[in-house]
This record gives sequence, structure tokens and C-alpha cells, in this order.
Amino acid sequence: MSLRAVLLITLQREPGTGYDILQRFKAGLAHVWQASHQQLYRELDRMRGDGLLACETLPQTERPDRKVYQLTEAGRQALDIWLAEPLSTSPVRQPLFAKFFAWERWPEEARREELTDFRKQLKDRLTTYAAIEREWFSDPQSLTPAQRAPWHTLRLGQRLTETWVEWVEEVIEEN
Amino acid sequence: MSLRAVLLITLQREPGTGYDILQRFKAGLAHVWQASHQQLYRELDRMRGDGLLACETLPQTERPDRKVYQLTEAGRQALDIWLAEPLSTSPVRQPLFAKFFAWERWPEEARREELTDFRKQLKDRLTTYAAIEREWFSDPQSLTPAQRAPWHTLRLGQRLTETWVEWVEEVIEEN
DNA sequence: TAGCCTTATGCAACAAGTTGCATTTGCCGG
DNA sequence: CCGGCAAATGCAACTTGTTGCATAAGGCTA
Repeated sequence: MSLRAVLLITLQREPGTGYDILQRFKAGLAHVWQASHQQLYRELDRMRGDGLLACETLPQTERPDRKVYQLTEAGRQALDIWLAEPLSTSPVRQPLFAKFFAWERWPEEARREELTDFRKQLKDRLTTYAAIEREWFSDPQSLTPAQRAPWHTLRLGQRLTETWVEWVEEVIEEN
Repeated sequence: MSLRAVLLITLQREPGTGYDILQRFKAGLAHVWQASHQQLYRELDRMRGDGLLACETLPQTERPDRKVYQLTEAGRQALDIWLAEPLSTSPVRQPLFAKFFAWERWPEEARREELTDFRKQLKDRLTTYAAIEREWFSDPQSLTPAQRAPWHTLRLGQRLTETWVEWVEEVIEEN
């Protein structure tokens, strides 16, 4: 249900096509939401069907048409409703932790490889975050509250990832 | 796909019924995996159908029968295969972060309430973790490596939650 | 003593997410 | 000049997860 809300928010900030949104998810929203293009296209179409979005088809010569979506009044209302009600807590799912509960059966070589590889993924994520911060929040002091809020989310993403890195390095060292 | 693996691991540690597993999820595995009873019963039945689990039905007087599951040889093999292959990264989904990207439309009162409520949930989680630690890992020094591994996961869960708490308190204070 | 919680299981319908495949053109590199 | 990638969309089948409901007995509490 939240994918819908995330789409309402991104399109409220700026109208765009499914493809546009995909790029935003990959770039500035990497720490907020990720979804496949199929999910986006299908959900956008449903939301149009439900009257939350209006769609303008821009024909392009020699390329598939661009379908630019933007919020309708009903879409804005749906967004306000979603914002006003508290989120339900999402269930915990940590498959990596599960492997730790089968420590004896987890082959040492696979273990080392997986953990060092995981550490690399975390480091890459930190690099991505740093790039986003440089591009969008180069001067945190001069941000308005509305700009400062997204910056907070990025900061938390960084801190959480740093915590993960510290932990995984301790575990690697100990084994 | 990981639910299966998590079930293989918990049942490998100790055979049990769907209900047993649900209790373990609520207690000692709260930071690892959560699932509804329907998911468990359905998945256990499928795994039996696939030959990964054997099931012994213990009739009880005046109560529904208990179905005790345990791994078959095929189940142990499936577990080893899963352990050996690296996990695929799971997509990021942070609906709370999304709200921060609609800061202006997020009513101040709802915002305050949601954030303080969230903070309370985090604190509760820390309490749960502390209880698990007392019960299962009261003396970390004397743990074998296989016992120490699950303890590591708990420690990370605690540190991540602490990071969340610090962050949410900063945000509350700033607004 | 009526009503809810716990034990213990399950079906059915639906919503959400994944995987595999398909289209069309232009551009860029080897 | 051939192959793959980027732009831009989509269908169909499948797996996972959620929601609502159902059963049936005993124990606890107001």
C-alpha cells in the first residue's frame, strides 16, 4: 500500500513518467524506496484508473510515447489522508541473521566470502549516500525545514549503514 | 524464499509445531524474522509436500492435534545449499522516510504524534532485546562460537535501534 | 456466568512483489 | 558494421504476504 503513497509524493513534488520515477528511485531516493519498472507502470496505471493521477501522453517521433503523470485533486486528498494516519510497523526480516543461527552448518569459506562481499556493498552504499549529499544538500545550514527533512533521512541512512559496517568488520575479524 | 530457509534453521535446531515456531519468532527471534501463523502453517505444509520436512501428528484429547515437524535428509541438504549461496540484496522500503519528503503537507500534530509514538516503539524493542539477552546470553564470554553468532545479531539489532532512537529524538527536538 | 484469552490448526480471497519475456529506435564502442 | 545499452513501455504467470473468517476446549476474570 505504501508504494502508492510514495508515488503520490514523488509526483506531487514533480510530475513525471514511470521511467522518470525509476531514475529518481535509483538516484536521490535510493535510501527511501526501490521498485522495479513493472511495479511502477502497473501501479501508475491502477492509480490513474482510481482517479488519483491524470495522464498526458506525449507522442514522440521514433520512440515509444511518454506518459506524463500528475496528481489530481483526489490524489492530493489521498496523500493527505495517508500522511495523517500513522504507519503500521513492518515485519522484521533479516535472512542474514538467520544464517548466524546455523553457524556450524555455514561453511567457513562461504561465510567469509559473503561477509566481505556484504561489507563491500555497504561501503558502496555509503559512497552513493555521499554523492547524494553533495548533489542535493551541499549546505545543510541554509536549508528550509522542508528541505532539511529529506536531509535527515539521508543522515540516518548513513548512520545506520556505518553501524552495519562496524558490526560486520567486528564479526569478520573475530572469525 | 527465505521464510523456507528460516524454518529449516529453526526446525534443525529443534523440531516443533507451527505454533511453537510462532512463539520462537515472538520471543528469541524477534529481531530476525516475523511471520503470521497462516504463513507458517501453509509453508510448513508445502515443505512437507516437497519432502523437506517429516510430520508426526500427536493426537491430543480435547484439543486439536499437534503436528510436530522435523527436517528430512532432503531438508538438511536444502539448508546447506541455501547457506552456501550468498543472499540477494533486499529492496529498500522506508515509508517513514517518504513522509519526510512531503514535510509541508504532513500536519504538524500528526507528525509529532507519529514520531513520539515511533520512539516509544523503538524503546519497547530495546526492552525486548534486553530481555532476550538476559535470558539467552547472560554470559557472553563463555559462549561457544556457535552460540556467540546469534548473540552478535542481537547486538547489532540493539545498536541499530539505538541509532534510530538518537535520530528520532534529534528530529523531534528540532521540530 | 458471560465474555475474552490461549492453545492449535486451517481455508479462501485478495494484494503485493518477482521473473521472464517482448517491442522499437538511436547511439556508442570494438 | 555488429552487438549491446539506453530510452520507454507493457503483458502474463508465478510466488509471497495479508486479511477475514472458522473451529473447539479450557482457563481466567469481572
